[in-house]
Parts: sequence; C-alpha cells; structure tokens
Amino acid sequence: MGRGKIEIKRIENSTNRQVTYSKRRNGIMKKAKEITVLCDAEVSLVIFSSTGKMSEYCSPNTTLIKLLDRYQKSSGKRLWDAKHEFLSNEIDRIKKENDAMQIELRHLKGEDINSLTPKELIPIEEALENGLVNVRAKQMEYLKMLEKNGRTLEEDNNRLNFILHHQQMGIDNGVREMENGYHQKGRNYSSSSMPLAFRVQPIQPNLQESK
Amino acid sequence: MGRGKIEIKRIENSTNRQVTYSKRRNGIMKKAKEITVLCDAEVSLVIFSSTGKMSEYCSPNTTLIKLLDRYQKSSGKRLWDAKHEFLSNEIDRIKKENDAMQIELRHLKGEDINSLTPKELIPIEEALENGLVNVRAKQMEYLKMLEKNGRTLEEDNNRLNFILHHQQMGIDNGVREMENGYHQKGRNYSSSSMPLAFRVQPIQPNLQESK
DNA sequence: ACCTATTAATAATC
DNA sequence: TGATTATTAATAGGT
Repeated sequence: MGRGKIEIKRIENSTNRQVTYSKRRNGIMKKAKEITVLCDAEVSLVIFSSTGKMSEYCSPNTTLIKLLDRYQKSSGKRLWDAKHEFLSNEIDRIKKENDAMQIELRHLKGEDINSLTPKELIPIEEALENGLVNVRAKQMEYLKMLEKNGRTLEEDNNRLNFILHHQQMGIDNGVREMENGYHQKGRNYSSSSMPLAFRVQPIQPNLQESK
Repeated sequence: MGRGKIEIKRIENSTNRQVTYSKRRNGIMKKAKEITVLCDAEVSLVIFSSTGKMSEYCSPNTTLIKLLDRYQKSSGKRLWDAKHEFLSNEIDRIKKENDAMQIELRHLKGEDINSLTPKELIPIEEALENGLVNVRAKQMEYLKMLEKNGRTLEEDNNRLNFILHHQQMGIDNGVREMENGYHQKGRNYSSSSMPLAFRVQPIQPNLQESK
C-alpha cells in the first residue's frame, strides 16, 4: 500500500526505517483504538522502537495491570507470579524453619512440654545437660583465667614494691647525705599512690568485662 | 476500506461485531509482526474480545516479561514491584528473626560460646538450669504416674487372683461332687493363661509410649 | 511534514 | 466460519 510494494524484511536504510516505524506505529495505534471501539475489545499494546523509545496503548476503562492479571488467568502463564511465587516459597520455607526453631527453643526452656512423651523428653534433657556442661566449662575457664591474672598481678605488685622500697632507701640515703633533712624510707606504696612510672599495666586478659 | 465506509463506534449487531473483531484482530496482528520485522521494533500486543477470548502477540527474541520489565523502566510505572517489595521485606524480617533464634539455640547447646563474655554466659546458664528443672519435673510426673499405674495394676491382679482362686476351688468341688474325677485346685493362673473373661483391662495411662 | 499513486485491509455479500 | 470483491484506508516513496 504505497507507491510500490515492499518486502516484509528489515529496512536497511536507517532513516527510512525510522520513518516507516513512525507511520506504522501510528497505524497500529489507530487500529488498536478502532477495534476497542468497534468491537468492545480490550487491548494492550506496547512498542519499543529500535532506538529504544517506548509507545503504548491501553484501552480505556482498564489498566495494563488489570489486563495482565486477566492475561495470566487466561493463559495460565506466569508473569510476575514467577518471581512472586519464588518469594512466597522462600517465605514459607523460612517460616517453617522458624517454627521448628521456636518449638525447639521453647522445649529447651521447658515450655510447652506437656504435649511431649517421656521418650521425647530424653533428648531434650540430654541437650540441656550438654549445654550446661559446655557453658560451665567456659565459665570455669574464665574463672581460672581471672585467678591466674590476679596471681600475676599480685606477684608483680610484690616485686615492684620490693624494688621501690630499695630504691627509696637509696634515694633517702642520698638526700640525707646531701641535705641531712626530710626522711622518707621504707614506705609501702599502695598501687594507686605509686609513682606513675612504676605502675604495672595489668595484663589484658582478653575478655571484655561488659559491652 | 470495504464495500462501504463505517463509523468508528461500537457495532451493535453482535454477529457483525464478532466478524469484524476476527478480521481486525488478524489485521493488527499482521501489522504488529510487520513492524517488528521492518523496523526492528519490539511489540507486545494483548487483546481480549468482548466474549473474553484472549489473543496475544509478542515479538520474537523476547518475552512478555522482559518487555514489561523494560516497560517499567521506561515508564517509571510500577507493575509488580510493589508486590515484590512487600514480600522481600517480609523475607528480610523473618530471616533476621531466624538468625537470632539460631544464635540463641546454639548458645543454649553450648556452641559458639567463645565469643561470649562471662556476664553473657550467666543468663544462658540460668535458662539451661531452668529448662532442666522443668523437663525433669515433667519426667518425675510421668514416673509417678507410671508407678501409680503399676501399683494399681498389681493390686487388681492380686485381687483377681484371689477371686479366681476361690472360684476355682468352688468349681473343683462341684466337679468332684458331680464326676468324682479330674482334680484342679489351688492353681495360680498367670496373667496370660487366665481365662479371658477374668482378665483386667489395664487402665490406660493417658500417655503414648511412642509415636 | 505533506502528497498521492499504489497496495493492503476489510465491509458487505454470498 | 470461509471465500469473494468492491471499496476504503494505510502507506512508500518522493518533495
């Protein structure tokens, strides 16, 4: 339908292709509108040109979403339901996991155990005993660490006090010799009043007391 | 373009409308195919007739889903993203819940407790002790029930044996008087060889031994 | 964008 | 439905 007949194959001349696209796009749009009016049809038409520009037509009194919902029902094909279904399944899976864990937790806490048989109670009891053993072992470990730490500090303290005592005596002697006045010897420094340079940095016991 | 010109308005004659629909639907489909080939365009066309029958065309090398994804990007309109977003959020929420429970469970089982501080260990220990108390209380309850049940059965058994013994003696005497033959007296029936009519139905102890 | 010769679509009819 | 055909509508190529 034009000055000459054309073969239905890709138009190689890009300008020509663009022009033909415009004309035919309008033509299809018009036809789409016409069929909706003439025949009470519902039409969704989406066209992307080769340059990526989009045009659409959708019959009045409906929306693309409504039409696509209908499309899914009619065709049985999945559109967004494919993704949707995947997500829904994921939710179901995780929820089941969740429920199972919730039940296990409650049982371990001794809740909801009325529905359990004596045989079902046994593994729970074992798990609890086991957990208690592990937790207490860990606590014991910490305790030993603290004790050891304390002992180390005490030893350090004693050693430092000893050194300090002797140094003090030496200084006192020097001072006495120089000024023959003010005495201060044999004093036991408490840790907090000890001159800063002699304080011991406590060995960091790799445990945070609180967070 | 026909034997006569027609107005673009709803065709009232239903047969006519149906015929026109068929023809024009084919026409649009053809046009759609042509523009995809001639102009390298991508087209999605979905038509519902007034009777609800669906027809569709989608350019080759693509799918309706891909086209609709592109549509969303081009138009900025939401088609299915809204639904997805909700589900995705739901998944995230549940997964977090899940992780928290998993950690709690592992801790209760004494796993992964190296990263815990002594202060964090205490509530876990308490929970375990508590759980153990509850579970053992339940077990004790069952035990007592079983014991009580056993005692009841034993008492029943003794009582029945007693009755049986006396009855048997009575029967034996009768038989001796009538036939003056065959003796069987003072026999203690074991539960399984006891005549059926005298057997005790054990009191159902409302607990399933196994599932 | 417009024009128009020509082809394509299709309304009426069978 | 399906085929035919007179007619209108769409559009290819040129300006």
